[in-house]
Amino acid sequence: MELLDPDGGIHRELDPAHVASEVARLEAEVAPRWVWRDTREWAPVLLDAGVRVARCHDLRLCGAILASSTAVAGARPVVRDRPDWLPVGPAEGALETTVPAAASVDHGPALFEVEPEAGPERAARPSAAELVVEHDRQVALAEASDRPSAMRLLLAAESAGALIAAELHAAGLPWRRSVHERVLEEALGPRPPVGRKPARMDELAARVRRELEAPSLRLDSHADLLRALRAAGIGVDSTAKWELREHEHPAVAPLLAYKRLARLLSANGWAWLDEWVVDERFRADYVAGGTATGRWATSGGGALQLPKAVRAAVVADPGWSLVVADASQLEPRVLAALARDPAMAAAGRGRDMYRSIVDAGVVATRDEAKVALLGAMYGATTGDSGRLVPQLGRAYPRAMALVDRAARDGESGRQVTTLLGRSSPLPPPSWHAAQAAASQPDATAIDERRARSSARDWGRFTRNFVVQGTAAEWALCWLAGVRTRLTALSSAAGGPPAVASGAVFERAPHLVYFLHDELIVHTPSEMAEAVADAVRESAAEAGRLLFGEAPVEFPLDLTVSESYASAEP
DNA sequence: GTGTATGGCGCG
DNA sequence: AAAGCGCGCCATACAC
Repeated sequence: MELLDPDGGIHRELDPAHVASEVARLEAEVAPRWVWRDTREWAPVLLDAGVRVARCHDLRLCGAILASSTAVAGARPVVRDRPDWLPVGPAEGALETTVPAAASVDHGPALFEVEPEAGPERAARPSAAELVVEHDRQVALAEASDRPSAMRLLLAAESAGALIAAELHAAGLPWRRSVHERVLEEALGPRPPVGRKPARMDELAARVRRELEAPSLRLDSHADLLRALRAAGIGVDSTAKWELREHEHPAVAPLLAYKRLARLLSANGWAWLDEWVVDERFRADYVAGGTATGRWATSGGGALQLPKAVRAAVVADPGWSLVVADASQLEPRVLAALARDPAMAAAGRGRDMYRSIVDAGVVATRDEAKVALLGAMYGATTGDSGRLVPQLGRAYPRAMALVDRAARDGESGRQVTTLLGRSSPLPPPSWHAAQAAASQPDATAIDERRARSSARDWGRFTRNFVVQGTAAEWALCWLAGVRTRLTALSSAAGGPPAVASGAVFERAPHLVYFLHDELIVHTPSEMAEAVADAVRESAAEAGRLLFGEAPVEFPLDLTVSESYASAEP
């Protein structure tokens, strides 16, 4: 079914409240899948009006995946006709693909198209007819891909992610300002007047100056600090803390303490609290599909880098609880399942994969197992990790072959692709230039070394891409599953209807945080156990969706508590 | 003044 | 011990 207005599908003058009620009505009547250019144009408007939609197809995000995917049929470097009203997606690679001829698909879903909040930089708004054509084109590409069911799943998950990102912003993470202030005061002392450093930092700085005999040293200047350290006989090559830690000088301890406090102050101090926490909610700007691998990014607020120290401020409302869950050892489990490595999958069946690797006699300690596995996925060549990787390779040859193959592909400038079909970007022109320079007859040893080094760098990126990207797909499916189940839970409990006059999240359990392999649901306490079950069921379902009945498990560490901090392991 | 590069560090 | 992936943000330094 399609919903178009009499002027050809453009609700140019429509009152936002009217749009919302139309959408709400259709949600209730036909549960459509909304097709729009960009979820960021519509989801915030609808959420403001208290309306949630169940499903959508985000043409921008899906178009970006399809444009660069090697899994799309006829992927050849030829020009394709992608409409210019479709902004380039975040992960769009340089590879162009052909559109299958005679694309004929039954597109089924509803289409709704309204005037976007036109930013000055935004391309001309598409007509409804153009949206239909583009949607057909994308569906046709997905159907013609190597594994249509996988690509359909990826596009659905990516679109669901876009909706969830908007909802996370609308809901906000419950944030207890008083708790955060207490954390700051305990660490830094009372809030200083503007332009002054906190007392605790001043004291530490004075001690560092005294110990270094540098009375006018500014600790915030790396160059000055490095000079002063070296003048005091501390043989460091940088001011980094892991280097400082190696030295036994009375200035080191106060300096490290100063740096820790400086970081807390600048990243999550009082200014951050004033800017980002409003009405006891932290509203981050999530960027779904914001990284090459498909992980999300954020812009502003640093929501993906919340230091452990301030997580104590994440506290459920009275009568509510937080369900905090993370997928333990997600990436190694994904590698085992992806490679269909039977020995590694056996290790991935238990709760502690690293322990199982030790029990299988591959390495001696749990810590070695962890370091070796991370080294295999990241491409470590030196140190403890590099030394242990070969042992891992002998025990798990298929898994090792998968990541080694991905690395070789990247080193040769080829794309690699995740399980569901997201492909890595091609290396930039500067990379190709470096490779070309090294193959010239007059190439210098430096040219060759640079080319080899950048080839290896890119190989490490593609090596990790297949694992991190597939793990991101698992996480998106998990997240989408949780969202669907929470909706079902709240309707079963007589929760809010689609329209709840701006209070979509007031009475129902809802997602409030997502961090790569971790999520938080804020829920009325009496529903917490049901929510926990929904979260666990969704994880199991994500495993089945990606890997079928593969013999790898994806166990969660899950806690029901009042505060994020008390949910930490 | 605005923009970019770099070091450093927080998270997964 | 500080390599080996993906990010964002802050402060400083330096360009224009």
